[in-house]
Amino acid sequence: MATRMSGLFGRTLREAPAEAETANHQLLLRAGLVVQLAAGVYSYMPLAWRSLRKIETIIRDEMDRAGAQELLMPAIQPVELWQESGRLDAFGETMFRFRDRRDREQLLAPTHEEAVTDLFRNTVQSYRDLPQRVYQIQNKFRDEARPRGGLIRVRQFLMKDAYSFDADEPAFQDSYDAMAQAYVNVFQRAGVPITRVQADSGAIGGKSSHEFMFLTAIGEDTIALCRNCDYAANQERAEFGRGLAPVEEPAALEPVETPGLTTIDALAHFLEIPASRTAKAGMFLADGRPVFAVIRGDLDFNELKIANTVDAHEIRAMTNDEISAQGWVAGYASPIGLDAKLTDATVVADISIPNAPNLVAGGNRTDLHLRHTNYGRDWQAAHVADIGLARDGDPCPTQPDGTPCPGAIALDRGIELGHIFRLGTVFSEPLSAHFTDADGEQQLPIMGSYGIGVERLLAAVIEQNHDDQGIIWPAAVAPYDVHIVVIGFDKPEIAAAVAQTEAALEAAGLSVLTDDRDERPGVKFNDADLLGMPVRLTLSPRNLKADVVELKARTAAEADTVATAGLLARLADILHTPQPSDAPAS
RNA sequence: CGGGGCGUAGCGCAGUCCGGUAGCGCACUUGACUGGGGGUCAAGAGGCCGUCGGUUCAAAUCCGACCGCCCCGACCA
Repeated sequence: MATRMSGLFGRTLREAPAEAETANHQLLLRAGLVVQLAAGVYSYMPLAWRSLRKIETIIRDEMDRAGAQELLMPAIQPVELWQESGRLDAFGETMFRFRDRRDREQLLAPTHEEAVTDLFRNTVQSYRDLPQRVYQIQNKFRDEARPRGGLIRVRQFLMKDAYSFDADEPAFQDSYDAMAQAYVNVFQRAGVPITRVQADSGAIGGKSSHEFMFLTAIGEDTIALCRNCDYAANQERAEFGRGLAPVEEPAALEPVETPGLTTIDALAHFLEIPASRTAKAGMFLADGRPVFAVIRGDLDFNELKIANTVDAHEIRAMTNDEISAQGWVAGYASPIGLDAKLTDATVVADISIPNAPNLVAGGNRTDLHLRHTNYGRDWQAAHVADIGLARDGDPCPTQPDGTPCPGAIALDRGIELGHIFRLGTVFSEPLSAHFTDADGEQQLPIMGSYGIGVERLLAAVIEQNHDDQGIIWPAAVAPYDVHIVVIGFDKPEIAAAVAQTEAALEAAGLSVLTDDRDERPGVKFNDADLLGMPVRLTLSPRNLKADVVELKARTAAEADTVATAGLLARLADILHTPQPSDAPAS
């Protein structure tokens, strides 16, 4: 049955509520697609739900093609399960927790690695049962510190999460590649351009990951992209070239008085040297432990990289008091002599440091620096690692295939729509999920985890596909295929023609939204533009008399008339949606 | 959690500085006119001014506490 707008639950707004800033958020509210209940908690009205179900259908189709089976796991889970994996602390406050009537601690699952691994250990015993790929589309719960951006960061949301279990690395790679291809297909079919980037794997653990980013100025993630090659990474983990170090013989250490010069800029200016000839010190607390980090003066620290280097969850810069408590001097801290000061700090040097000779570093005394410090001769770090923050213009690290690239990094903003992880055995091991291999030995399955934010994808569809008038739904995810604007619905012959047209369209498999309201034509046309179905048909006495219907694709500038007889063919032409890709299923 | 902003009718806002019992536009209801890009006229309905407490003869307005929402940051599988 066609939906009649006179009875549609939900309505359009002429003005967007003040809390909406981005185009997609404003349109979601103005079109009456979503209604907010609390911070980061939304209802999806009938139009939005139809679109979300279409997105889900695409996802299911591609998941099935990638060899995954749909199931549904519990949202309520006992805390014990998460103690078993050791992830309770990693999620911390983000987890919604409660006690049941028997005083058992429960939680609302933010993700399902634990649950699926538990399922696996209860279900699979033999390598003959591998590989396994499963997925679900399910509400996730995360008590985000700051929900924001409409549907972009919410506290209850639909997620498609998939998990793979494989007997060995090559088999895992097949699963990973199948999922990656499925993701490319999903986003392409939904009408959202995506960029696949290397990502940090965060609290979920695991060895490596890729994010599927929708590049947009309103994105909350920063992406480093090479202007020349295909290199793309989240700034959190983006690598970059440090350039060629000058070739110099190490010179003798030389104190230099530097009164009041506590910044690299001031120091470099005073000494008339480039910032790259200085060493920048950074003092951090990583899971409460002191870390002394050193990087070339012209570069910035990437705190996440530092945390990963010292295997910490949380990291922050020390306060001046904390620095003093370590016996260091803020602004003049030096990596030299840290051992002698009996510090328990972990010293980490950026990869820019060992090759850079004769750097000016702090003297660990107010108003004193040291010239000609040399790594190896004057000091050593526990870790030499990439702890630099990729910035606009930095040299591209290398092309994905390993060949050198002369390009430079550009920074862009993006929204993470999907994330795929290599988990390895980080869940199968603590949860004791085993299978028996062909030799009768117990083995741990190699796992993968694959997520898509369903409403986030909806928001991205709208952000990507709209104009000043409203949404421009891609046919594949539009709530309805056709929006019929009726002029003169009170006239019996018009009402009859409408019913006839609706029936004909639906017989052809099209979904129809009919604006039968007693509104002025202008109101209806504006609402049709706002709601943004791919095709608008106008039925009016004028057109009926001429035995035509007026047809306007949402993307077209002007409407034109079509003989009634040729209508279905024309619609099929416009609504032809991208078919499931021809890529192999795995 | 730090910084900032905002809570007055379904939506957008004024009124708050300077206390006197609430208003505008859109939307909604009824009627008439109108009828192809958000119409006109007329008559209506709708508000515990976020909550609680205080000051005062009197509080949307002043004071205090709390709650909620938005933005920036921290955080973010």
